[in-house]
Amino acid sequence: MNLSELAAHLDLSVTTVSRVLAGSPEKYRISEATSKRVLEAAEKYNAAPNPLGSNLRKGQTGMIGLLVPDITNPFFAELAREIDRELRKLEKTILLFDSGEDAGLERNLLRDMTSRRLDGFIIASVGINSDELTKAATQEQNPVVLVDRLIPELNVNSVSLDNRDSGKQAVRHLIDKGHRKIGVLRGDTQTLADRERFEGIRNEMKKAGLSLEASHIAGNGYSLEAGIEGSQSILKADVKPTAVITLNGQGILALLRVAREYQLQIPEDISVVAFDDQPWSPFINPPITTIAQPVAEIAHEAVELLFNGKQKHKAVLKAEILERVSVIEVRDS
Amino acid sequence: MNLSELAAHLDLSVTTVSRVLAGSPEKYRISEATSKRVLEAAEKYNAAPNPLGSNLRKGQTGMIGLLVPDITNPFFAELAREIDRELRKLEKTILLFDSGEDAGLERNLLRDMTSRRLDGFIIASVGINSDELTKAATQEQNPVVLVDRLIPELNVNSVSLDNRDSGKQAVRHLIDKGHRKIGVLRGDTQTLADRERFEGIRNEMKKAGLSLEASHIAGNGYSLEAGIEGSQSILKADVKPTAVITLNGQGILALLRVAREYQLQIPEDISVVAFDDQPWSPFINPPITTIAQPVAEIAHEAVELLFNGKQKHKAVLKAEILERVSVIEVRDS
DNA sequence: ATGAAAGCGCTAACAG
DNA sequence: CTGTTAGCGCTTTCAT
Repeated sequence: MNLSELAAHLDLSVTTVSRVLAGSPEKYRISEATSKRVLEAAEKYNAAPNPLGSNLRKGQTGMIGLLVPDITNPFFAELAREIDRELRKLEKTILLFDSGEDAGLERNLLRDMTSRRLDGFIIASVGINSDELTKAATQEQNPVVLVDRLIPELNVNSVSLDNRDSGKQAVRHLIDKGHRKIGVLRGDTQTLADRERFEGIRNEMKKAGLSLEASHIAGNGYSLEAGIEGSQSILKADVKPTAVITLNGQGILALLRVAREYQLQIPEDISVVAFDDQPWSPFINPPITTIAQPVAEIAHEAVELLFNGKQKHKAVLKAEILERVSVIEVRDS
Repeated sequence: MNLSELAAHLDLSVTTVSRVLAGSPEKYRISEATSKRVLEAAEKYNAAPNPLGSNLRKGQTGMIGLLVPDITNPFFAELAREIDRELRKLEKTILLFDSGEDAGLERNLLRDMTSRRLDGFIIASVGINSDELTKAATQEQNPVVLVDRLIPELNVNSVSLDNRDSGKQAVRHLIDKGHRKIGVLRGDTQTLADRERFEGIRNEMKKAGLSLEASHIAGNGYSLEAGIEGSQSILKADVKPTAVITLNGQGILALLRVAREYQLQIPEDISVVAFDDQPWSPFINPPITTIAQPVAEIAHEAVELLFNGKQKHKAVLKAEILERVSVIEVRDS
């Protein structure tokens, strides 16, 4: 039952009913008596304001659009959950868009998403710029926050990881354990995150007087196939690295499979540090040392920025290394 | 820019503009000329119908509510992605609600979800009935499909796994490999899915003249802690089973950890069949034999049922066993 | 303390 | 082939 029907039943105006149900009866000095009458009748007839009406009237929807490259990627699933929790506090809900790491689909979704009148957008793009993305990000209409996969040219509010530092943490750990020949399995090299992580690694190695062999660098793309190919090329290099850093979630899976195929034991034959902690990282054999993103914090910052945001604020958070047993100490290599 | 502004610019009626932009100009015999004029101007001024208006007018939103117990669970993440794909074809979008396996939160979300005027609901509840769930499921207002976690008392459209059969498949495989002492790590025993899987297992064992030792059955709840406790009690039974079936996603993680703790090798010391195939199942060491749900099919059926649904149809799909190397052949046990 | 009226932006029925 | 009119259900302004 809608408000006007309820109002008719009670012989009141829609206005009054609306005011009571909006939860601000005293603001309009509605009498205790009517207020109570309305509330009880609403309960009895299961009546509530139809949000379609108020959405139109208020020009708000109580929804924000969340675009992710792959909800199946635990990082984004967790991000979605945390954002959802933050939004609940504001009585808002997530409208979900999953591009499946497909830049073409992403453009369509972006168009669809921006055409609905949502209260804001949180965008983790595939990481490659497009007209649609630029448009979505720079229109003043709705607040936008870019997350995780940033675009250098797009100067808008964003939350991301200090990727350089996290790359540094990964190598630092390996160097401390005596590794000198370190391989890197990259993800999509077009992506800022990947490039920054890689740079962080390279710089730190250089500082330590080490060099990154060309044959120890591989991988291009987020797909599993790309990861497998990359892992193979690294693990069959003439001079094998003693440790490998994988720069994205699929990477570690691929490396695990190829290591098995080549009968290489982790960590005895090859040490591993993997980017993005996953729910299973601590449980498998051996438990994997990972670089974990502060997902809850990212979600919190994103929502915060979206609604209370200063202009052009770029939050940059630190990753944390979770030491488990996939890295072994090594002497003279 | 909205339609009436655009109409004013073009000196046309909103109606005409609306008809052109709705994509059915010939249906109303709009002239080529005006049609073109409208389209071009719309492009130029970046004008499009405001969905808030049409939502109200049409009483439709182009959104369906998806409630899941945990978007972080790969099964539900994949389900969400597949549902999203199906919905795209219908130009609809997912409004996401994540209860975090929390029955209390679920009730709130259910209330929130049903109060918005969505085009339908796909509900994977925590698996325990509540007033809110019953109400949401039985109101004629919007189409509803229950998925995965069914409620026996709720006689509504649903899509689920043939859980009994899938339990049977799991034991059958183990029995065929010579196992006679089989353990079961259960999830939430209040849940229909868990009970059915368990029954399927027990029946098949009985048929084979085997019995299920009380000390080989454990676990209660979807949490990791519950899984660990359960795994411990099974793996330190006086007479250890030679194989264990885990009935839910967390279960295998817990079992893996405890096996490692107890220095039990998989599959040499203990064979494992795990419910719910996960992205990492084939990649870890050893690759795990799993019972996989046909997620894409579930999503397809759910959306199909939601919009073209016959009344009271309960789709039941078969699981598939994915043989990998976590089960070893065993002689006289 | 309450109500009347206007209007958010759209689409569908009816009219020509 | 196009336009006029009405109304979806709500909230807000103004009035009393």
